[in-house]
Amino acid sequence: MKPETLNFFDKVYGVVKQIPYGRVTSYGAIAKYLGAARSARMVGYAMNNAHGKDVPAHRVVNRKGLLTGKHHFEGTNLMQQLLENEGVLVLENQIQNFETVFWDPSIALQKF
DNA sequence: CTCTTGACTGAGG
DNA sequence: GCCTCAGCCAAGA
Repeated sequence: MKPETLNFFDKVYGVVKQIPYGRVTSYGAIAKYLGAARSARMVGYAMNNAHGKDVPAHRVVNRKGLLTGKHHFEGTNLMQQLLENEGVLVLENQIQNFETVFWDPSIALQKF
């Protein structure tokens, strides 16, 4: 597997797919892990194209733990439903105990 | 080619 | 902590 051959989007998907159950991460954390810390927006942009794929986009939020992308899911609270189903408490689009459920790919995948 | 948009982030007040 | 501004960069018109 040569990451260089993968598109930026594909790289994002690869990381997001590895987010453990009941955990979440931020766009910036993913971007930084991919060596594109300045391209956090591209991560979100990639998520926009992640529909129809095995990508748990609901586990990716912004640095504040806010569900900024919930409007891209079906309905108005699907993203929150999915997270709460995994044991992640969400209130007013804001993930509670964010620091506790936060999952940093640059740490968990440091050997990847 | 240029311009706009955006599921973002960090710095400054 | 909040709000605002600027930088970021890929994709589409």
